[in-house]
Amino acid sequence: MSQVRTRFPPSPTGFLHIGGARTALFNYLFARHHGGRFVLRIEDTDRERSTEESVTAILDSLRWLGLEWDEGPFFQSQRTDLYRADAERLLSQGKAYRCYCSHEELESRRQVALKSGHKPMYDRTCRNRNDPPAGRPFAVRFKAHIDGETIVADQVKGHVVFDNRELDDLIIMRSDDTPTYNFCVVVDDALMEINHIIRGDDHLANTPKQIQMYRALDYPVPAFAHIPLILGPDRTRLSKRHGATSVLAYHEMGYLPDALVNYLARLGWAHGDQEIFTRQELIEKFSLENVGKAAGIYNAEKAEWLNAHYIKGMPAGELARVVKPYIAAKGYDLQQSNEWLEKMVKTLQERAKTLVELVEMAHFYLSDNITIDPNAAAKHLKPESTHVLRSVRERLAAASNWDHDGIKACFDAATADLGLGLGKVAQPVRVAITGGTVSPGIFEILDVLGKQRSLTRLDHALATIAGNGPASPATT
RNA sequence: GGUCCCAUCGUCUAGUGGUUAGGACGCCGGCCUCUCACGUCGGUAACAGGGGUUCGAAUCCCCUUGGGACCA
Repeated sequence: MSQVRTRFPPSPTGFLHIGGARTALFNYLFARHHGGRFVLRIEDTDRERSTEESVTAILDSLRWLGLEWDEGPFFQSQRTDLYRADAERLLSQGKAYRCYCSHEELESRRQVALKSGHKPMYDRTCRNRNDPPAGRPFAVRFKAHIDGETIVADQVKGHVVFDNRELDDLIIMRSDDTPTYNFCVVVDDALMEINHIIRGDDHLANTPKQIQMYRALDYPVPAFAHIPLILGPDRTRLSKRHGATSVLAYHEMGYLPDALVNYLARLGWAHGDQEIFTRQELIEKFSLENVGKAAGIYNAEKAEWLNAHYIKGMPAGELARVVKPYIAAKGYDLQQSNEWLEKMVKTLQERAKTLVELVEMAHFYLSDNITIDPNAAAKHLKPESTHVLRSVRERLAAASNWDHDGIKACFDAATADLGLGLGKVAQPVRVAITGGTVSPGIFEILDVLGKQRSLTRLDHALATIAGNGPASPATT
């Protein structure tokens, strides 16, 4: 059997969205699984709507997701000669014909057909005409079969039968000599020797026409697999209306590519009960047989859960590295050492669902400009808290070992002394240190923050309680 | 409107004639606990409806309903 070749053909009229990414992923996985090639082709024939920025955004998205292509990107706009040549070939073999009907004529006939309750198909006026009007512009139409049926042997949907009477003689070259979409795909896929076409099922209805063109052009017909679309929560095709749908938006929101890939793979495909897949497992286990037939709805909570899962499982050093740009994006100074960042990230990684959230939670580490939440202060920084904070402060100031255990020892001594549970002592300290009631473990945060900054914040809180206000950030 | 596709918990899904219909997210509750998370244990919740076929249908067939896509 010849080598498997798949392709992903986005049109650069916008960013790569979730649905496109999943189509790309399935093509990529299928090719890799079979040791084949994955081809990237940019369908930029629509010069009006295609932009350079979109091309860049799409390539960036694909790279970010780790969906490396083996060939391309090829650009349709550079291949018009190929389409013309094949159109010419069909014409010369009598498999296509020149159509001289004008837009106006077509439109009025369509209206008539519609009114009389007929289908608005082309009436084939020019199909057999032997009096070609000289000097009139013409389009080239494909001569489709008039009767019989065309069967799409789809690897996901099964055998889908189309009555050829439903199929139109569609235009393959417009009167301005530009090729049409359905013709370009066929010529490109054939010439690029794509033998497995995996695409959204919005293309299923065009497939019989394409199959007829393959045959007319004497090209081998590839295998087709039409995967169901991804829908928004309102069950319509996913679009901008449904919030973040661009791949790059997920990047910005702090998603990990592995998480998104894992989520997308499981949307419409399953391997028993397994939910978590490494990339290698995906490649090993992916098969079209296990792709579902029903459209799926994008579930943001689950994607987020997976993201959290991958954040938790990531080596702290690597996490520190990938989170850096997000820290910078928030405007924090990034002068701390990688070791310190790693230590910091370690305390946050099982709490954050996204990298952006992680940075938000890291505020009290990254900045000394913390504001004490009034509610937290009212509850935990009361005059009665003073002796608690003092007791802890004294011991911390005297601590010789500033690490988790050394800090814990200080708290142990303080709680014993005060006759209080750790909870009663930790909360005031937490509020003093972080400004809020929620944070990683108290010993860890003090450890990461360091002795100097910790004591300063305790003094600051003490001063606030005493009524001296938070005006002067004391320097210890 | 025509053609085509689809239908298991709210969502993603397992299931391919015989299961107490399983897992995951979410949600609810217990445990863990210095807060919050994490983790862990348990709970909530589905075969769209109606006909067949069969000893037996979530599973096969038909119809209805609902959703989606394409063409205009």
